[in-house]
Amino acid sequence: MGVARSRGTAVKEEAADARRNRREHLLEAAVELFATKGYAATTMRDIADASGILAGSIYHHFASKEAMLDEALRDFLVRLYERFAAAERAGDDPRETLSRLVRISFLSIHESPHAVAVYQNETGSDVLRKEAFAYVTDYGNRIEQVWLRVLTTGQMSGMVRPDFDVKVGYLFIRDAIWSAVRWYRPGGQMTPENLAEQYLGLLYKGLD
Amino acid sequence: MGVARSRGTAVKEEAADARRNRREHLLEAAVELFATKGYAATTMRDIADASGILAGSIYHHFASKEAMLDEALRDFLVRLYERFAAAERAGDDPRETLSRLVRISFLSIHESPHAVAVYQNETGSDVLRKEAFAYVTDYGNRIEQVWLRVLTTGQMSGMVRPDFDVKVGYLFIRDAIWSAVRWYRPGGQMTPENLAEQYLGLLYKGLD
Amino acid sequence: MGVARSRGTAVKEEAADARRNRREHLLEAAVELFATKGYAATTMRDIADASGILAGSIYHHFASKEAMLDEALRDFLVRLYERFAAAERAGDDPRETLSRLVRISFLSIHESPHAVAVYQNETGSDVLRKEAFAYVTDYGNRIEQVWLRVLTTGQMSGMVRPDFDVKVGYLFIRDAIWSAVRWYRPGGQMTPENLAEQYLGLLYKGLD
Amino acid sequence: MGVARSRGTAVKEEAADARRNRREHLLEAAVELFATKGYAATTMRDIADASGILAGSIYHHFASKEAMLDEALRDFLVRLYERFAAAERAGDDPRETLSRLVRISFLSIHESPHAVAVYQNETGSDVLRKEAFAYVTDYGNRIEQVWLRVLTTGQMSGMVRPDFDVKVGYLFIRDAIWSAVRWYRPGGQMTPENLAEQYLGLLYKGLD
DNA sequence: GATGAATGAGGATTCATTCAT
DNA sequence: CATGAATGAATCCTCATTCAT
Repeated sequence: MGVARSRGTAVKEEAADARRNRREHLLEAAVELFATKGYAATTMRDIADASGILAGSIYHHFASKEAMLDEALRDFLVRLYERFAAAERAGDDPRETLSRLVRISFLSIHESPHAVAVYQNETGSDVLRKEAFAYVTDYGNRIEQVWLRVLTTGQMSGMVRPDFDVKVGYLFIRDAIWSAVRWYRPGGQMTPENLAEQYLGLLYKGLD
Repeated sequence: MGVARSRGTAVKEEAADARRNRREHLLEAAVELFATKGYAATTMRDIADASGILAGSIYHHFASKEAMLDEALRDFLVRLYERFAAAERAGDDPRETLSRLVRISFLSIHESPHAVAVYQNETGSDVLRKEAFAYVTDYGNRIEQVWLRVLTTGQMSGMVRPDFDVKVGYLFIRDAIWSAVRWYRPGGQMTPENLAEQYLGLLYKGLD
Repeated sequence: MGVARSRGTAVKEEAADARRNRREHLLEAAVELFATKGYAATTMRDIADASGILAGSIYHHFASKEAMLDEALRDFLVRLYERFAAAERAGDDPRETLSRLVRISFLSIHESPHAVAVYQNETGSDVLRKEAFAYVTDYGNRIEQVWLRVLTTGQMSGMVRPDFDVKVGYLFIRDAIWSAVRWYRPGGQMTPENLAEQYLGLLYKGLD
Repeated sequence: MGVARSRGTAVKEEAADARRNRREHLLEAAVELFATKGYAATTMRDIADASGILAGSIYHHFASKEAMLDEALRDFLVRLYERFAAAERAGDDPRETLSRLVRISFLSIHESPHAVAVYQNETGSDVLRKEAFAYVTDYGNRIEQVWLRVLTTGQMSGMVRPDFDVKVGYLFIRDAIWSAVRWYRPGGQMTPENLAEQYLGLLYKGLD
């Protein structure tokens, strides 16, 4: 600061930036394609074409197609879990916590629609059954535990009616929320906050 | 019973059965694999292995991999739409009709889990975008119209609260129901009727 | 003769006729397809479809696809060679003999256009290079010898100008004649006799 | 000569050459095989074997087997038609023009025997009936028109006898010339000029 | 004699990946 | 770092042929 950086350093940083950008661009292109066409149906050439380089050159930035999937999923899941854990730690009453989980979920869809779609669509596919992707199921389970704890606590404290089946109810809730990635379009009229309010309305008040 | 069939007749019927069975078995194996691994990721060899014949032999029964997908989806969609149309024609009050749609849906998941999963997972995939599969979108739209009509009528007749957003609400409902195919296991403790009641409870009463 | 044949015999003969007919029909269908689509591109199913039976059933009449080709080519070549040999034996003056060869050729095209086309098109193909088809080249050579003898004799007797290159000239003549199979349509306005006259005119008088 | 090129330049040019050569070599190998065995009977493996690479690698240079056929035929037909059109434009007397057409034809056989053979043999085959190859028939027709115009003009100007049937005569001439590709061997004793003279002799003077 | 199911050997094409330049 | 050529395994599909019924 205040001191002029040598030209060499600037050049090097620009280069580093370019490299980082290329990498990021590649990963974004890949995830978007994975989300749109499916992981297996996306070819390295698809990714390369979308990024203006040749397929072989991708291997200078990523070890394999799998590595791209891994990086995208891991980033997304880690971030999501951290937000869920923070919401739970905040320790408000269960109803408030539940609302937060819903809002976090729709916000994640808004921020990372492609990663969410890939996670949704590839669950159960051949790739994710590989040992290297065990962490995906792992994070999925941890996130599920948060939901179940909140719902159970809510039921014990009387905020949720006793005849509500927590385990099955959770699945209905989870699926309704995450499936929104299939039709929600960031930048459209709906904000993620709107969506969350709509869904919470359905959840608390029902249809009538 | 009591009347002995001639041996020749019995043999012929067995042969006809075997033929029918082989075809059906092949189709069932295919759809299950399509549902589990995805259509594109399923190879003719996978299907053949699951049926104890060689991959090339499948082509005696089906013209192509696509033809197998077509037959499975068409059967499923036609049956589903007919049930929906019948429910709507029955003309009960909207709330009762809505309940029927929910019950029909869970029953369909129970009866044809694999077809439902394929329909869910492949929507938007390359295969279904082909002209030959235009009817899939078509039936999808017709089914969507039934839901929207019932919800709208319900809202006009005061059975659904006025601040319920029909279009978005429909999507939440649809996704929650059909996504159950991912975790519902026919033959487990849950019956499709149970499931429908659980979901209708959530829908009408909300959480509390 | 004069004695009524028993019913059983008549039935047997009808059956024998049916069998012969089926065989002949199959062979005709096969040769037409070989001529039109090429031997390799013609499938047993093509032949079966054209004959109203199933592909597997052909093997009750012919040992293999190759056997069908063999029978068709052999019949044709034997007949053609016999006619050529007879024309040469007739021993007229070379010019008359040459005219006969030309007429025989166009007549053969008229009678067996498909066999001619197959012979033309498959010469040099993989099938005909097999040992089993050595006789094809053989007959081809014998037929060539007839042409060359007639032309040489004609040149020695002064009926053909001395600067005519017999070997090359023969090839031009042969090709012009047999290639007519590609555009000549039996049953059209042109008779094989017309064609022969047209070509002989070109051959003896030239263009002017 | 005398000016040393830098090593780098030389290396680059060699590389460019290698690339061009590989593609050209592949196409040449392909066309030769198409001519010899027939398009359908030629496998990508045949082509690859003849070029010392694996079958899959061909797809780096050509989009498909069909694309190879297309490139070879198009190049040949365009060049041939241009030469014919130029000969006609030259506007000499019909006899001279006719002689030129004959010489151009034998020269084309000499230069591109394989392309000529493919054009001859595949006319009427399944591949060439595809929409993508409509231009082949197109060029064929244009070339035919040139021949017919020249012959008709020649007949009107009295250089061709009045009883010569132009339409049929053209077919005899065309077939005699182009069929030569089956037996003419470039590099043998016969030059294309010889061949043209021989054929023109037969055409103008006849046999005697 | 015909049927229809099955075989097994290809054939064109695709694609993740490697590597010399 | 990027290129582009090459690999080799895998995929869908075709087809001559066999054989039990």
